[in-house]
Amino acid sequence: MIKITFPDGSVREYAQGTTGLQIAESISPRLAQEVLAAGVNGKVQDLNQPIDADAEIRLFKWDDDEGKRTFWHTSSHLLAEALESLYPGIKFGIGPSIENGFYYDVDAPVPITEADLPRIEQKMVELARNKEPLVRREVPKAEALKTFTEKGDQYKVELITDLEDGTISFYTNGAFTDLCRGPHLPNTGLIKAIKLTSVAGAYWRGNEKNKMLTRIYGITFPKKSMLDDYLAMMEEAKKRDHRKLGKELELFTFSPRVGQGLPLWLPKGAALRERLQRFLQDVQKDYGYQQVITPHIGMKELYVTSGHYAKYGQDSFQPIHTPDPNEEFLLKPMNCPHHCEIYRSKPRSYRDLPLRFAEFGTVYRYEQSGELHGLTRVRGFTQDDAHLFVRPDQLLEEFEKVIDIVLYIFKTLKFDNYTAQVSLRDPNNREKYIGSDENWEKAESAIIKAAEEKGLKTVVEYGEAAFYGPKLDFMVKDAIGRKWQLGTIQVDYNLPERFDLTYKGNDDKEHRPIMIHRAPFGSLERFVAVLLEHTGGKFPLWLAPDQVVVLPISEKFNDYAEKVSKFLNNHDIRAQVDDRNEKIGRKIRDNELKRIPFLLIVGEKEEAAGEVSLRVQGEGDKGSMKQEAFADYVKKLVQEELDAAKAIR
RNA sequence: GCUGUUGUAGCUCAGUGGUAGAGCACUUCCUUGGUAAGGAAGAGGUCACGAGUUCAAUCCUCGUCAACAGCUCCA
Repeated sequence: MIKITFPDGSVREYAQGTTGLQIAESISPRLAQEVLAAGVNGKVQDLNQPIDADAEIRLFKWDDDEGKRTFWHTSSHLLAEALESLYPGIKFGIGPSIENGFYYDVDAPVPITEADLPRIEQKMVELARNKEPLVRREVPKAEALKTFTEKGDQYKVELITDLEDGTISFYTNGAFTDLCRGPHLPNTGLIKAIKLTSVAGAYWRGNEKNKMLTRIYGITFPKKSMLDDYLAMMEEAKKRDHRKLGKELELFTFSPRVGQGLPLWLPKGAALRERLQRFLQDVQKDYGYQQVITPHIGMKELYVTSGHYAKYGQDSFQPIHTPDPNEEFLLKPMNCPHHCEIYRSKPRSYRDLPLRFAEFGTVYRYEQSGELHGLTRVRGFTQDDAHLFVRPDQLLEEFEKVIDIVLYIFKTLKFDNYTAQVSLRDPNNREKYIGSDENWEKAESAIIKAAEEKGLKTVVEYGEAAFYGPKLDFMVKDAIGRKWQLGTIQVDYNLPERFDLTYKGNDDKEHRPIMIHRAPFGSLERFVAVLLEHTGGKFPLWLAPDQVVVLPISEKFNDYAEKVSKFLNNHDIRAQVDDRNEKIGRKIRDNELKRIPFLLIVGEKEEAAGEVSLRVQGEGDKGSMKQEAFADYVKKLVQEELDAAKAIR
């Protein structure tokens, strides 16, 4: 007998060689139906793999990530089985589970397109109905190599070559056998709903020098209704795409004549952006920041000094030449070198620090054309940048105050679903970075300590640091689950050295300040994009481009509507009149679709009483009130929105 | 940047080897209407751009540009 310990601490005895599935059966038939994989001493394994010694066990269901991953991994094998039966001679790369579903990379004898997906899907459904068991077999390396060499599948042969002998296992479902570590579902019959979503090209092993394979994406569920919900959610997400909303709400546009990745802000978008800027500027003023302004270009030497030129010069924008052949400028790809020169503009004392220079600085970066994406990835964008020059004894406090600003912004705009990521160097590739190990270690520990003291839940990512220093990045997800970096805070010991920045200490000696780079929004472009997807275009009242539209019932009341609108504008409320020759139902519909927070309907009754009839976006008719009362109501709401996060400050 | 898909009116999209259509938006007229689309008429396109094949190209071929998806990348 062996002792099995459950997550709640209880212990039961089972015969040696009992499987996870048998344990589930011993608890309840329902659990046995729902369980997908077993966690044995922290390792996920097949349900029908025997357990030979005392162990801690967890049983994973669909709601557990481990359960989903197992489910989708097995689904990728089911896809492969279907592909092999439909396309004899097809070769397989890898087929993992991903965040939402799975894919398989294949080298097909004939091109596979989206049009082929229904047929493949159909085959998968057929095969799943057979409830084929997934059979695990451990094989010696030599045999594994032989199997796939004979099959002519060079990708698998390449994978096996890199594996250690003694660790290789095969899984078989139906007629299909794959090299695989597992774990897998006991049988394919658990897969009830299947949707192949797309095909795309992907390089073998992610290297663009390798052959492009066809990647087939899909997602599966244990219940048909779950697939329907998922597809409905994806539809919903598409409606929130910031590129679509930006067009509909007339916020921004692009023109090929201006150039790829260079957004043009339309009046409503520009107004929105300005309001965001003013909001942040006000916060920063409270925190002792000083606004500075620097030019859009700088001498090449500036970037040679900063180290950016050596690192990015070739891939960056081409130099700008002037009539003087000895002059060479670059469009500025970041603001830090300019701010370093501001620091250098006069001698600094320890009493002057910390210095906090802020600038909405527009920068230009030559992103590869395939990387451009709406407003989230562009070639010209404006950072809400600031550089803090601090003494070592001020570093932690200043860093934490920056975290406060970021959290204040997130709270005010209701971004509750962010991840704080500590971005460190890639330990295997240190040449990518500049500066001494000592400085890096100091910077890293400062970030980790500040994040801890602020109680942030963080994840650590190696290889994500900037080349001059580690970062604390704030990531949020967009409508379709893509992750974007918004705010970033970086500790930098290196640029102060390169620019030879100093301050006079109280010991009458020169000391080196430490730089903090920070951008709570990241960039205004990306921030607006994420805000759009986050809100679905329903901006908080204080940000909405138009807060109120007054709708006269007929042209007879246009004058009264105009009066109301003027009154509101005099009270700093952004109001307009919809005086089109349309019926009231039509005006309501159009302005609702434009996501106007408040509609005021005015006709005979309202004019006579000096009132307005209020309609709240998405909520309908709210009855009538005096215009003064409405103005007070709006002002109060705006103030509440802005005060919501004050506690953090 | 790579691979694939796409590009027709301001927007969303049909369509054809013989130089084009719908709905919405726009203009004008009728209507003056009470809480999510009132009616009629009209105007609007070098069918992304360039070259080739053809008697003839928006349609076929090639190239360029751009958008989209994925990969790779992101100071």
